[in-house]
Amino acid sequence: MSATRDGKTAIAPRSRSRQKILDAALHAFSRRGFHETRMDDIAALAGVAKGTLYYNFPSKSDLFAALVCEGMERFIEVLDREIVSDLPFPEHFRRLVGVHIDLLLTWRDLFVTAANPVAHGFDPETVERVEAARDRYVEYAASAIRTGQEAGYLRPCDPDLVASQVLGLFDGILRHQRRAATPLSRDVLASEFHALLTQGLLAPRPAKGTGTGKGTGKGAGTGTGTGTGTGTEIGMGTGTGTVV
Amino acid sequence: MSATRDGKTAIAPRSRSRQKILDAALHAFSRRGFHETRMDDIAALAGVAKGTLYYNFPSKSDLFAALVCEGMERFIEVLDREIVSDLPFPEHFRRLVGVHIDLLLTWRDLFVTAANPVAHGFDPETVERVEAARDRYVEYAASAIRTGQEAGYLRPCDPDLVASQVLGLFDGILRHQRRAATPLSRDVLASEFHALLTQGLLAPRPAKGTGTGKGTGKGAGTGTGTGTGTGTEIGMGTGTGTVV
Amino acid sequence: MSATRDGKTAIAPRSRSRQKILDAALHAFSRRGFHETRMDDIAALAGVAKGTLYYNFPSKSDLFAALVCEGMERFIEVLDREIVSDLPFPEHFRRLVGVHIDLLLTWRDLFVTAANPVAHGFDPETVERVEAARDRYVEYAASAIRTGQEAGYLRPCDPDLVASQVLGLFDGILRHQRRAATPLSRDVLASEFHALLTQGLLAPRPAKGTGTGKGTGKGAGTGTGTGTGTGTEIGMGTGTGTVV
Amino acid sequence: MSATRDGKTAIAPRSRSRQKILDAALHAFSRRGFHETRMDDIAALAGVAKGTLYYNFPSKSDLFAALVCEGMERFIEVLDREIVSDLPFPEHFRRLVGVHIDLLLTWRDLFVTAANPVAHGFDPETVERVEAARDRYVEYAASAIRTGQEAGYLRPCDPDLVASQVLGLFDGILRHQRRAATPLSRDVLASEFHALLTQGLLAPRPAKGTGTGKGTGKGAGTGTGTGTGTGTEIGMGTGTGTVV
DNA sequence: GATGAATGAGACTTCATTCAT
DNA sequence: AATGAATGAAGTCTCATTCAT
Repeated sequence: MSATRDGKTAIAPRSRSRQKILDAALHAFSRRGFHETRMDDIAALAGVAKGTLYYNFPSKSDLFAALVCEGMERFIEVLDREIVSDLPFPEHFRRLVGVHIDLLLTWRDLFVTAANPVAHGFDPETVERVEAARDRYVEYAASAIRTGQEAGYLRPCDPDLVASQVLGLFDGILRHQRRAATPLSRDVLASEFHALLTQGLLAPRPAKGTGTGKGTGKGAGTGTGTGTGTGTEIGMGTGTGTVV
Repeated sequence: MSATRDGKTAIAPRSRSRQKILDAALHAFSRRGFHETRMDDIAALAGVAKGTLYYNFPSKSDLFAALVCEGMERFIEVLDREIVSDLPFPEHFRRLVGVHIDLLLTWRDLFVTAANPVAHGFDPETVERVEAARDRYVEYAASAIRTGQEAGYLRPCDPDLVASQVLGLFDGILRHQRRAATPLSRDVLASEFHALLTQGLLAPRPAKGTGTGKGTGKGAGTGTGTGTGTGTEIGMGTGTGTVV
Repeated sequence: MSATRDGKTAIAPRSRSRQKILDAALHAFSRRGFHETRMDDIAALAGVAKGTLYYNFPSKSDLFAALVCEGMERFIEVLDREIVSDLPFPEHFRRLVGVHIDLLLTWRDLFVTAANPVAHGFDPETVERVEAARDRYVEYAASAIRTGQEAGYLRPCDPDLVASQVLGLFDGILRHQRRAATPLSRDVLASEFHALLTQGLLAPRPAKGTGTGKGTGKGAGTGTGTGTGTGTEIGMGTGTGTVV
Repeated sequence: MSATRDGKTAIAPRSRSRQKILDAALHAFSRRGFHETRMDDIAALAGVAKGTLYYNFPSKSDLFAALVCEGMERFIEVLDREIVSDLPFPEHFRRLVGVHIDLLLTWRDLFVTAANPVAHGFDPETVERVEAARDRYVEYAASAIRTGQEAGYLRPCDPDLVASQVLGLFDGILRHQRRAATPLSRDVLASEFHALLTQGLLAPRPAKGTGTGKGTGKGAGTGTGTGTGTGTEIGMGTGTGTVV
């Protein structure tokens, strides 16, 4: 950010090292985890001496936390940019899901890295910083859910819980890609994710119908009508139309 | 294995220690994570000498892996027992969700402990063993999903992906309980979880219709059936606007 | 040693275990050395429980020392038996060499095991016991050398040094057998050993003489006798040129 | 590697530590053996922190192996320098023996340390490295023996076996010095060693002589004439009267 | 006479961090 | 701004030894 004699804002050499280190750290942490990654590994990967790590970051934990926080920052920035649209809600929602999958696949290292910090054996301060970064997303998502609810697009639910669950879904998706014999394509992931969020898992009601009388029965009869009866019949306890 | 005077087979002394250690280890690992937990801590907690740990388990990693594997084993056993019912599907599914939430809360330590082994920085072998334990659940769940699909209760989807996602949802739920100012009750968790799996997130189409005066039932009927084609026809952009 | 009802001296069961342990220990120690051999290894090899080792020997060091001492005891007993002969000295000496090679090959494990105890990192007491066992052989050999000198068969030399050197030669021979691509046969070993002890390494002086026409005999005769003064007058630099 | 103002290449600081460690390790290992020597001891003796040991050597075994290998390297270098002479063979041989004794006494720690690695209980890899170092000497010596044979100075024998035996003789000599009530002087050791290698152990033929006429008889008569009869009568087969 | 689960002192080793250059 | 040799606290693991059975 320092001004040079030619008037341009030069990327400070410090920043060079700093960025090289962050990149190397992300790569290393996401592959081997925090504890299995050595400062030597990161230094070697970044092509700098070990001392340079400490010149740029006060400690390994700080490097990790900085990585996650800055990463999440940028993640949300991109999300903010991508999210703007004046499509009608259904298209908008579908697009939103697609953007998430794209970002998820792009930043998978970050998500892998930031997942489940409690269990990593960090010092409490670092745990808190990393959790706070995840919280940023959760809050961001919860807020979007609230907006969607207010606009009548989303059904009533606990926005914070659902946002946490969505984060969990991300982990689940990445896990599947990691473990599956044949990872799924971006498009399949997006459509599966979309389907889960819009319909849940149940099949539309079979033709022979458990339904009452006409209305609903008919809708289901055509093999569709996702929205309609679903919640009603199998709802958690009350089994009435007011699902949540 | 020695017979006691009352004719029962005595629990070998070894088993005593072994179980005490596993209990202590679960407690310790789930609270402080693998790396922050010292073998001394576990020994002290189990009330045995440090050497006894190594008499029963070859290494810290092995203890951890044994813990997760045996835990998952028992988790699935319980699941197997609880899952049997001759309720009609909707009730059965509801019960299943409830059983999962109960088990999840009961075994939360195990889930926290086993989540995301890569990120914990285990050695590759241990990562594999822990992942394999999680795979057991994924396979179990995927198989259940397939059965549900064949019976026509569940819509078409990629069972393995969905099973992984469900595992992610568990993590998300536990995370919420950990982070939220006010953790939710078991019943609320269960009903939220159930709702998500059965309805997704969208609000049922508002009564006032999406435009045509003809009413919900019909609207759904003509709604081109999200459920039906999910796995096949839907590219991210191909879906029709009316779906959501 | 306990008398049984049939009047025979039964080999006490204790001795059974004891001997099995000693055999196993010799095998193990000679192959892996003292420190790399675990009490578990010995117990497994002997087919007894670990506690049985301690029932028979107070400690690992004691087991080792007992092994070496009893082994050397028996070695010398055999030597004593084999050594008696009324052959003329040259044949006797040749036979002696052969017997040594045979015993060496038979008891190689013992020699490997007992070699160089200082460097093994024993407690001083054990070092002393093992060294004392080797000393037994050195003294035995030195005494034989003295007898040979008194009888005029062996040249003057420091019997103790030479006996130590002979022990070293044993080590050297075993080392060669261990390392060489093609170990030598017992007979070649014996004849090489014999040649070294009787002739040293030098080639017989070539027939064409050392120069003077007067003949070899005289040259040797005037040669101031290496043999004679060896132990006494010879500083390294004082020897006259003609000796070798 | 940095150039200093006087134009010499400065000794890298690393080398300083490294050499200090090697010196300390030689001292410690040779006195207490490998297993009884603690890394702490070496660090303290070298005046560096324990971590510095591991900064310079990957493990205790490696430090040991490096010590032996580099030591043997230097040993042979010195031998190479010292060995050059244009003396006639007899003097040359005598000098060679003397140089060996000197080096042996100078480097006794190294020899004690490297002796019989099997018996020390090293891991197989380290055993191999140490044995390989000893092999270096054996090969060196065997090659010298071959040259001596080709030049007609040394009698036929198996050069590799003899070289191994010579190494064994070194061990024997050092052992004697360690155990004897009164260690022998350097000169006595040298002359005894020389005598063994040139004459073997047998006394020159007694006066009543197998000898021919005057010459030899006379020589032997004066208590000298080493060479004469020795080989003939007891030689393994080939020996002629003129031993050397 | 024999067992083997349990012990615990102490070893080797790791690796984040420092600091003189 | 960068380096890399040096550090040392702290952890995992080993293994001879014990003792109740």
